[in-house]
Amino acid sequence: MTAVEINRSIDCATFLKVLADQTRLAVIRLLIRRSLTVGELNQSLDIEQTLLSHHLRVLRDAGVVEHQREGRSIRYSIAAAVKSAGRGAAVDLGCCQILFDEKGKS
Amino acid sequence: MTAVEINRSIDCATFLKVLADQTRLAVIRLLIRRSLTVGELNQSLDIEQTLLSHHLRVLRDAGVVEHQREGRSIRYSIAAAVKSAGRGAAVDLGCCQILFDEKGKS
DNA sequence: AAGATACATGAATCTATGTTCAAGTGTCAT
DNA sequence: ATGACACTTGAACATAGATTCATGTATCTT
Repeated sequence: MTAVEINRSIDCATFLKVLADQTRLAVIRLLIRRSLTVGELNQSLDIEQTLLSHHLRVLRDAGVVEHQREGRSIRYSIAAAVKSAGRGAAVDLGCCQILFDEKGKS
Repeated sequence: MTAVEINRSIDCATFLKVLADQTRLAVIRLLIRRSLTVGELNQSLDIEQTLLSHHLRVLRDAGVVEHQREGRSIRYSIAAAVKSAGRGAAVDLGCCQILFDEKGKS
């Protein structure tokens, strides 16, 4: 019911562009810890809801996150295909893996 | 004689933006294997030399690559600070590490 | 079924980034 | 010192991306 696979039609540079944004990086860092609804994300991020929504769309289109409706809310999580096998905070984009530092700064 | 340290003043998203470009990614992948002059890079990449130069500047400013003059040529290499401790093709940006797939595709 | 809640979408704007073109700088050979 | 070679720089332009605003859709409550 939600795109579950990495979008293989986009190249690595395009993939990195998806991550190369403060808001989207923050979203990913939050979701790596646990799945969250848009409202919860919104609280943590202090940006306009509509802007967050646009960013979530970018992440969705790339296949980096999954979403599922939960009552009125929509819950987002890191896409299974992207969850890194390795320990720690990481995502596997297919073209490359990105390991984030513990206790994400900036 | 050349910037040797990662530019710590830029955040992780900005750092990723530096990598999120086809040309710059290609440069990095080439340089991970061995240092190359601009001319050598240019041959491998099939883009206008002046454009390559602009991209190299972006990589330099971020501290991702180093350069040194060698006669008429200028030789570029992955910055020491960025060379990943881990085995394989990888760069360590400080905020995160990026492991590239073997035999880099796209 | 009407209103409130929780999000998504589309168009418009603004800003950042990639690309090109026209110089400019440093090095080597003569 | 002059010209060729190997690059860099700056300005102009074009495009892509982020942000805002106004509107639309799905779910729940009553």
